[in-house]
Amino acid sequence: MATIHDVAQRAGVSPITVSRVINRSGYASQETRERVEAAVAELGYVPNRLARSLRSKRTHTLALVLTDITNPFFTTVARGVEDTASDAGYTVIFCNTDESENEEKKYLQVLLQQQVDGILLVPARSAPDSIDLIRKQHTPVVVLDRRVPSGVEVDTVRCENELGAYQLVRLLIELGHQRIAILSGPLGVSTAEDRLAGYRRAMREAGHAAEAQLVVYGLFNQASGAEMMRQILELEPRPTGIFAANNLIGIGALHAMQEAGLRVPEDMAVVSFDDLPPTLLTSPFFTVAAQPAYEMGQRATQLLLARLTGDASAPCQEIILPTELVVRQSSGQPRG
Amino acid sequence: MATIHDVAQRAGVSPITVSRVINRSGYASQETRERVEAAVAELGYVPNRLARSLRSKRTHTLALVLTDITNPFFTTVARGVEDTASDAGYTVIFCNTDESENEEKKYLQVLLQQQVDGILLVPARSAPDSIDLIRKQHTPVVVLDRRVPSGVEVDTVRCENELGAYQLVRLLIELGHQRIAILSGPLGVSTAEDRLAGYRRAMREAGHAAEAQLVVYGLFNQASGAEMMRQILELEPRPTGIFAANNLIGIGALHAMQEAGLRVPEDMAVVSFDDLPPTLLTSPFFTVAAQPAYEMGQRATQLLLARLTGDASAPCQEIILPTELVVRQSSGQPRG
DNA sequence: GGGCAACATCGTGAATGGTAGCCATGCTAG
DNA sequence: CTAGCATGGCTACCATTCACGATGTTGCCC
Repeated sequence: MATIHDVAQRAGVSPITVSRVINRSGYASQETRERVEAAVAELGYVPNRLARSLRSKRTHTLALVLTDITNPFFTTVARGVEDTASDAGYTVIFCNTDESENEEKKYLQVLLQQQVDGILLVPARSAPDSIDLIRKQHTPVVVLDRRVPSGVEVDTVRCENELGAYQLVRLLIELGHQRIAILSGPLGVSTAEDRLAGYRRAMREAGHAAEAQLVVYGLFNQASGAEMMRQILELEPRPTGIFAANNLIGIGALHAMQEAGLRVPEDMAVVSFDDLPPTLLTSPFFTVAAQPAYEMGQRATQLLLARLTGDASAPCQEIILPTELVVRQSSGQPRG
Repeated sequence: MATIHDVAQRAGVSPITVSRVINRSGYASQETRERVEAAVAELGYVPNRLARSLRSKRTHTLALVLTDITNPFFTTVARGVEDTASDAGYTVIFCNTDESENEEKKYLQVLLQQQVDGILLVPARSAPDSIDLIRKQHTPVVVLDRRVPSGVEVDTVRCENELGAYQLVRLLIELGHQRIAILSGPLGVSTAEDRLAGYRRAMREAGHAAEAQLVVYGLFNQASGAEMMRQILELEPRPTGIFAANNLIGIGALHAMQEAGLRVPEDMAVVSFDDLPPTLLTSPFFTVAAQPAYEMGQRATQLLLARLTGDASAPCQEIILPTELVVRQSSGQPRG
């Protein structure tokens, strides 16, 4: 492996001059530049970023720590992050925590050791601990998708979860449903909690009783969605409307209903948080509160890059993006 | 930022001893170990991997260069890679090339500068150039999903594309279809070429004429699938069977057919390469040749790790995994 | 034309944080 | 008494860039 010294020797200059030519920093005469470039080409020299970063204290690498990249919502977020970062000359490392605090800690440790310039975090649970860990290394961090406990000062990009959920449940109510169940995400995850709050507000405002058995908790995935739905199907009388707290839960619920021989929306109406990208669907079916996933990734990355290049001490921002109510078949027609 | 020297000073030992305690290499007495660990905790010391890697020439980082992470096939491959790499203590960097040779070169340059230990590559086009580039830095590489020109020696993991395509088209023929169109991927991409070859073999064996207009070329995405399908719908008489060369093309084709008021499979039968993960589908519909995506990621990573830890000079392997024919509604009933 | 500021061009030496290689010492066991 | 293990320090080195300085050149003013 050729080093900068080899190039310097071949070009008859000092290593620092080679460095200046490569990085276009400082001065270099036309002739020197050409000699250096020739030497680089002849030796097939590839600069060593480790050494460069060690000295310059900049790795030009960001990290995106999320719960599950196979969830299309996060896949889209990830594209938003990558495109934005890439344009600014940054590389991105992705990590899946599977909602485990432990995995999150482990990954953060590794990322900090790698000296990433900044971290985008979708916190699994106890965000404050993780933020502390990151802050101790003076690494900028932006929290994505989820809320942090009040009092914790950190840049955040997320959606109007409470309102989006409220609108979805409100829609079911306007269609004439009274017994509406929620298949919620895990307790302790802010998006799950906020969506539950939106559900409760809509139900309360409509004067519907708060039945504890209509609220089921599970994980943000398809298997759990099916499991929760099976539980709901045991109830007597059955609810007529279902609010799935995310896209995968919605799909799982649908599977469970198909198993039980129920038709949607004729037998039961379903609404769900998160849209699926049209590129993946044969025919869009779910009535949803769609989050601007790509934009979330974009905005969060912009915020992070601003911290890196600008003043690190500016007051923290909390960007809250709107969701869009998209009505399709799964919510059905008004009930008689 | 505390360095290993700070920890050493605090613990009253030399830096190398701290290093030994942290990496569990060499000897350290119980008492020394405890003093060091206490100092590490007190100072919140985080080892600098850049420095470590610079010296040890190992970054414990792999790179996965693929064309589009939003394609669920690649998302699943990526999970297979990440899980396997993570278990072995490696971090993975993902890069999207969007089928562009240029993007691929740019990313490879950066990755080599980062001194990644190994690269998993889904080559956009001219694999040999990229492989040369990587090999020049003595970095191990495994090619995933796609074939390289014969004569190029490199580890490969891919599927039986020709056979999978053959079986799909054969199925349509057995169902009584005679005019079958193929919505192919880009020329120059081996998976597209092999699937086209499978289509041709099935048609030839059945004695069906090789009509040039039944073969359309496009990109491996949904927009292109819809576009190709619109072209096919212009034909007189229309084909009765469609073979989509990948999942996204299939979805795009379906959209175009819905636009045109056609029903699948009643008006036209459709088969497609690549399955969509059941966690994403409300009701699986497509008849497909399913690739073991997760396993592909896994096997490729194992191969790469073997190169890293074992003999780098072992003969190259070519692992070819079978596809599975999954018959669902989209291919329809036998035609009268 | 002398003086001087400002810029252009490049090099020297040290520093970045950690570990490989080698060596020194003490202790135990045969 | 010596081999060999347990323990841990010293020195150099990894590849690059920062801080600073040296030298030459240009332009401008009086």
